Amino acid sequence: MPRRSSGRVTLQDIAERVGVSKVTVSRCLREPQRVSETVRLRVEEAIDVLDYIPNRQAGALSSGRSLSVALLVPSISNSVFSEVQRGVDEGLREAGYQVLMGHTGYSILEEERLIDTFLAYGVDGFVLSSTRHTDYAQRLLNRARLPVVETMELTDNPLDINVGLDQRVAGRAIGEALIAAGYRRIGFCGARLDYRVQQRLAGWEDALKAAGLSTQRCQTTPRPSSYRLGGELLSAMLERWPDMDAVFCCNDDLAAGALFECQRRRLDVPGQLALAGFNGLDITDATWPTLTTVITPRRAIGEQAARLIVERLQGAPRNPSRHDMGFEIALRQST
Amino acid sequence: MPRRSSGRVTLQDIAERVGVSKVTVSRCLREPQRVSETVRLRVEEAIDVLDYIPNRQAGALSSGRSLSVALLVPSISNSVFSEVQRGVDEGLREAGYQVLMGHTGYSILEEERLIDTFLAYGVDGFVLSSTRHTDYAQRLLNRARLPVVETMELTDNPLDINVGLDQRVAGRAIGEALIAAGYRRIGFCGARLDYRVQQRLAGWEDALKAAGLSTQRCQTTPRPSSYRLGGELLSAMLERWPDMDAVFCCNDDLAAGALFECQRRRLDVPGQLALAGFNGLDITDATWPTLTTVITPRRAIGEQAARLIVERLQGAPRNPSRHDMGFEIALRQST
DNA sequence: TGCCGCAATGTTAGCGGTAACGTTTTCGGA
DNA sequence: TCCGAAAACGTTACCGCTAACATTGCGGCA
Repeated sequence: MPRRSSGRVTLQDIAERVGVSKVTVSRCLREPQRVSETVRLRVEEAIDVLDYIPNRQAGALSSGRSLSVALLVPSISNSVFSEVQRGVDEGLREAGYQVLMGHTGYSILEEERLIDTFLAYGVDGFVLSSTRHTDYAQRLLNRARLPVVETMELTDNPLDINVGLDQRVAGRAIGEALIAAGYRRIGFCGARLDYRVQQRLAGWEDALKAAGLSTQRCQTTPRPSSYRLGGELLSAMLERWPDMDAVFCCNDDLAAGALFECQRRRLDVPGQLALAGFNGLDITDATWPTLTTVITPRRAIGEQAARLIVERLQGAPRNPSRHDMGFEIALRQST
Repeated sequence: MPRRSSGRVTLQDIAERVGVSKVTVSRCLREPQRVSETVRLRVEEAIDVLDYIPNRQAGALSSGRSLSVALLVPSISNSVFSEVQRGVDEGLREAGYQVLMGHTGYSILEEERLIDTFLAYGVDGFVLSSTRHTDYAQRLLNRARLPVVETMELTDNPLDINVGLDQRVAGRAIGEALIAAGYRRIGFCGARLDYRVQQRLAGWEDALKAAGLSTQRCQTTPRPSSYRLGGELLSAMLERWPDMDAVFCCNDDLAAGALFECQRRRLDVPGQLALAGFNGLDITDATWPTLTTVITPRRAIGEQAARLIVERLQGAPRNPSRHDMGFEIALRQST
């Protein structure tokens, strides 16, 4: 019994209308210069009239290339990653690839699940937002032999390509900047202690220890970061360490929340307490006072990731590499 | 000449290892209860050992269903839509569908391009973030006969399913709330005048006109919304209309930016100027003073959209419908 | 014993494209 | 005029999976 066709317009329909074989129609789309102009024009007209939309699934199945790349980010509501995504998206789209996005909710198990899913969709490559994965995920990625970019942080053992910045060095740099500004009783507050936050914390400790300062003023929680949490953490810290003169918040959300809490308490920033954040989100440059922060090159990371993965997709050989995109300290009114 | 196989493990490999036909293996995955337990266990073991990952493209091509749904949002950096996405994602994943996300950059032309792209990917349905589309996009959607949910705003002529809230009524409600609170010289500031913002503006005018108040204090710009822009718009308004006693900002970003500008100018909020936003983002409940806003049920919209589209995917007949999800005015410290 | 019905599995024929190779047409130059 | 190569187009055989139908085997019952 013949299978009922989907009803969609196919290459065959175009071919019949024009009076050529479907291979010729296919060529018109993929290598138009190899088809005579007369035929090409008639095919284009037919495509237009019939509203033909190529079936990518069929194409991918046949050619083994789906022209799509998976981008996995921890969270979509966190604007840190939306800049990365923009860079990736733009770079890949230019090269003719479609980005398929997934979010892991900061869970490597969920990442594993998504890698599995997107492999089933036949993506041609992966852009990941971390260097830490489950063993099974690593095995899947290695077996698939696809280009993989791990972004955001740096690692000594990249799966393939690694583009990011040294979170620990950045944490240390902001710590040193606070010390240089004259602060001595510097606290750290962190939420959702993922690997990157832990690195920043380690960097902060490096800086304080190197200066002979105490690293005890450290308040952390596994809860997800938010403005309100920034206020809560700050309150807790002020209670435990009333003498604290500066706080490095592990990200800008917490820093902004802490700032709002200071305003609520009529605590002068930076007069009574200095605040610093991390990432350089828009809000840090909009509040009053503006917030000192570490500006991370998220857009550039995304663009670079796209560039490198496109190279690989176009045939460049696998060659593990690490790209340090650096960072920038923005000293603003809050310190 | 035989085509080189992709090297991936296929159903056939599993079948050979177990000693059954590949259809049986396929059935193990899709309708396990129709396969004997002995065979099923052996198949599952083989799948495990060989790290088999089904090829969804092939499955979709053969069955005509891809088990994926496209979700188009205007912007991924705007957290307004990330809540919607979360709702959609959760609901659809539960039902076994994968969400493919795209962002239109607030452009209906880009939306059209994405609809085309995702049709080529064979998605089984669409969730859109607007009720306004290009003619061609509408034609594509109608011809494809797929379930479509238009979200965020309401329309009298839904393409299929419509889930949202009445932006104009919400704009009017916040205007009325400001009037009820005693304000009389109320301004409006808006950025990126998309359809929804225009509706909110119209609602604001409705309220003011109904109360016999002037609607002249209206500052708008097509530029994209941001915290900084909120400050700039407020500055411009204060210059033009120094007597203004309240401002309804078309969204929370602008409202927060305006608040920061007030702090910079040492303008007391709400003493000298009242501020109201729109959407109910986290930040409105974190600033000092907290911001009055219209809380929109974005998560619920996403969940409802998912529920309805799943119904349709599972066979419910096409039946244009409109679902008003309402809104809530949150009167906070800024008014 | 023979027949029926159902559960378990197999066979066949695609889905809509594309790689690889084959055939025909065109055309310039010896 | 004829040859040969390149341009233009066609044929075939899949990619990996599934719908629809076909077959097999077994237990139960008259």
